[in-house]
Amino acid sequence: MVPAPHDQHGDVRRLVLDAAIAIIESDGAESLSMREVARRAGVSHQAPYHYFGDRSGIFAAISEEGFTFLARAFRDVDFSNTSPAKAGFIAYLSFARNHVGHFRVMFRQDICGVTDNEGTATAAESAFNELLQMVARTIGSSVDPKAAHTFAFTLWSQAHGLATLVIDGPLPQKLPPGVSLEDQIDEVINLCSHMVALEAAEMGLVPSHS
Amino acid sequence: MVPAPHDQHGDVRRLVLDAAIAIIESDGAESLSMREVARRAGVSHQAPYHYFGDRSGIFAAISEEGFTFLARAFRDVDFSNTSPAKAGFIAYLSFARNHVGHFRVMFRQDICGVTDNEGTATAAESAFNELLQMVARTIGSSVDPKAAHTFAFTLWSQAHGLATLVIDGPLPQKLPPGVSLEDQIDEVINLCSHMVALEAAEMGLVPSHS
DNA sequence: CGTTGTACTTGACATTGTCAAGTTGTACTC
DNA sequence: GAGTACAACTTGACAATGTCAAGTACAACG
Repeated sequence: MVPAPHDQHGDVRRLVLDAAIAIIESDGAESLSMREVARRAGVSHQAPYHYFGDRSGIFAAISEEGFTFLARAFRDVDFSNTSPAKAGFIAYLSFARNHVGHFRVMFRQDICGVTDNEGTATAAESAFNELLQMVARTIGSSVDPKAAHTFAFTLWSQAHGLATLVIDGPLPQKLPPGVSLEDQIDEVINLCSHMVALEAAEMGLVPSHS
Repeated sequence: MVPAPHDQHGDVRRLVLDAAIAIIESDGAESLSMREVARRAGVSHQAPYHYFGDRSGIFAAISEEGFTFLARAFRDVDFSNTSPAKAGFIAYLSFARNHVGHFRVMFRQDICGVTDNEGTATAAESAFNELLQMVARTIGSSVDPKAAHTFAFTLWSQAHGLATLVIDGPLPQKLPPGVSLEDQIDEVINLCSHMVALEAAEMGLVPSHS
């Protein structure tokens, strides 16, 4: 095969990564083949190994990038128009839907191991810290850290469950007649946010909002 | 290879299925190899194909069994000591943890396609109906079906998110110091249940409970 | 000029999913 | 009871995959 001319350094790594993300997005993580990735990137079947070591290395790199994106998405949330919780739910879900390839990999300990890879671990850490800040906006920053953690896990669970059921799960197939997926998602997010607001109000820390 | 003597009809199908579930439980769904399954079941590498057609057929069968178990778990919930929502959360999570192999497959449209397989689809349907009944216990049966659906999806999202974050996700690695996984799970479930109870109470349909 | 390192490539091997074509036993008809 | 049909497998083959090993080309440095 004629080696393709690469404009700049690091080009191949990006090409490989993007090809992998595209494959995962369209066919799922199990369908990712190193050789197909290499083919799409226009390189030899061993080039990806040079950058990522092995198959799980590619997943780890995608995961790291995903957590970086997620942290940024949290950081860029505009809280001016809605409650922090609702804004967070919306941000999480649109992150997941806009980066399906990343999302499908990030939370899969079995294929990428967040803890195995240093970069992935710190990226995940910073995303989680952004989440904790969002929690502080919701229930105040004076509650004890354990309670804040529980609140964070709860919000995360809610958002994560919705996202996975929408993206890979059977939720889109189980819509009640006459309800669009988008409407259903909106309603679930509204209900979740409302529950969170009630809880926060009961904790006496935030005036009932939204 | 000497063919193993099988006691009764249908033996092999069960052996194959159990071997597959065990592999998925320990190594994840992507690590499932038809040949390894056959090897563990003590049959030729093509025997599984006789029963399941292809790799996705085995996932569909596991998924079907999983939804059947889930429906039964919902049906057997004891509502006498806790709120319906909390009992449901607990049931969902213990189902997921006791049947990790099934759980890892059931909600993965990409590898088994709930809608593709008739048996899987009806099993999933009956599990969802049990969920709707649980919702009726929580918010009453007089609310309009769309709202009930939204409530069901919301509860499902919450429980599902927690389960996936616990089983495959990074939650066990992110516990605050001095808190055990079990305690953390309990607290998240309590918080979720409490939010649901507040919501139900506000809907004016159920006296504030738990 | 020689060495070292990076960024790849080609080649090889065991393993995989799956198609095709047997083989064996049981059931059921004629 | 011979013949046929079908279920429940088996063995064999093939292309494709992940990955190890061993090149090759080329820049930077001494």
